[in-house]
Amino acid sequence: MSDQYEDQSLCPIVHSTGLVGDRWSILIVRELLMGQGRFQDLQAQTGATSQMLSARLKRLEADGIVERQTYSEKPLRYEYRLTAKGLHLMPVILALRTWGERWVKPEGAPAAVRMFHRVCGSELELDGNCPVCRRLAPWTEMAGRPDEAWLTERKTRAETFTENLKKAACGARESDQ
Amino acid sequence: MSDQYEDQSLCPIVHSTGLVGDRWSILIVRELLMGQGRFQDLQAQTGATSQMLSARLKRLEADGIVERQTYSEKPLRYEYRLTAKGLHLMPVILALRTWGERWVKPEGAPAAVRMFHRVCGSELELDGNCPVCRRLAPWTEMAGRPDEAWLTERKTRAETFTENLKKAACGARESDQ
DNA sequence: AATCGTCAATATGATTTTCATAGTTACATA
DNA sequence: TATGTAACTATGAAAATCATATTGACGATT
Repeated sequence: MSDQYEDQSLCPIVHSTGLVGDRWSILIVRELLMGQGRFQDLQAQTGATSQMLSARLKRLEADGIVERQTYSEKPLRYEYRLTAKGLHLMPVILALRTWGERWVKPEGAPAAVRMFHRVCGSELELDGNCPVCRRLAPWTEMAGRPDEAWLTERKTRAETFTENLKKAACGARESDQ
Repeated sequence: MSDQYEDQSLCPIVHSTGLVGDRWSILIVRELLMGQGRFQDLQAQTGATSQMLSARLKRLEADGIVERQTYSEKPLRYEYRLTAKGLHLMPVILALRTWGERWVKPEGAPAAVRMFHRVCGSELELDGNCPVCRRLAPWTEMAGRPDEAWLTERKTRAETFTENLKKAACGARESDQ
């Protein structure tokens, strides 16, 4: 599919998938929505290689979906954040969540995140329906609370990742000699 | 990312993107939701090569998202349809539509599809809100009406595709001699 | 009874993308 | 001085995708 074709099509799906139509971009957006914006966190939680992550972040930045911000001047360190355009991908992530929980995840597994209706405090159904307000809650009124099991999974993944980094560094030093 | 990792993660996004986390799969689902189920239509409207399309359809079928049905015994011909699991990807497509229309498509371009609220007949806002019922319409209550301009685009694409097929066939015959 | 057209694919070899693994830079800390 | 940390970049191998051509079963046309 040529760029021309993509730019000129009236189909919004063509345009959307042109920017976020791949696994890594979506997982990066998920992670940024979770509040994790540092390179290593993104790498650990998405499972992308550093060069894949670097390439995707550059593209997402060029497309105005994320922005890079300095969080430390010395040493110079950056983190990534969603722009307004990126934040508005939340409904896409939520739709993938709903489908994944219902149609893909093994039965009986707990939901990774429980969603609540901020205006009334009650827990939302998987499709976003509020049983108290008796209507679909807009995503701007939702608040998520991650399940303990999922937090544990994430913590484990982060630890495993840094351990592997250390091992690799050790190996490098040994072979230096 | 290993299969093990994917199967065992609690994150529904990981599971979803494992099945439909690529451009072609999403465009195929879009096309099937439009009611186009034949191989050549899918190829023409998505722009995928025939072998890419073939590979993706096989995977989508293996994952229970589409099913292949015979629509002609002789000559033997097949078409593809969404299963219930596949139909429930509609909210994902709708979310990509909303985002694409608002954040990606050039300003002023008409929406490819206008959405209506089946229970009251009024046109929905881009985010799915019904101005008459004053609530978000669930996707099961929505009906889409493609814009003329988009239908034209699609028709043109289909014609161009079959023309190219004919040209290729001519070339083959000439070189046969 | 040849030839042509249709549809759902396959085959092939080149090109591009992604991967695993390792290394770099610039600073902080022990 | 050695060690650690964060955000990358480099390289060559492996895998995915591409453009292009071709197949096989049948029906319709000349």
